[in-house]
Amino acid sequence: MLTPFTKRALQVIKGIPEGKVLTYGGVAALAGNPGGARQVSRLLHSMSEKYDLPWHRVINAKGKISLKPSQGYELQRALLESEGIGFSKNDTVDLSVYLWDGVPRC
DNA sequence: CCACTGACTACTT
DNA sequence: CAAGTAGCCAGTG
Repeated sequence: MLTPFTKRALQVIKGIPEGKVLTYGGVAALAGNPGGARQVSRLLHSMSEKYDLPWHRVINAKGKISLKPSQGYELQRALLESEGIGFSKNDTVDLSVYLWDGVPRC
């Protein structure tokens, strides 16, 4: 049985629109557990396929991909770019532009 | 149930 | 700015 936090985190991640990204802490906070950023990483790592999560839309607080090359880094970056998300020359995503507030307009 | 692990974050040096 | 340390919580065995 998963905790309420986990289930909510799944919904949050699945609710991220294309062209937007969220940080681990952001997902955790929206799930009602600020500080549970690490759990989010576990969710993506262990349950992304089972729960059909857009794991590539979740990055670290610095707007960078936490994965290392040959670990999925290139894949995630390619997926993000295909959704219209641009990377800075530092290989970082512009969070001030692409960070999703978790508040769908309307 | 206990211990280990982890795609993190923030603070400190 | 880079590296190290501590705090954080939950899934898996």
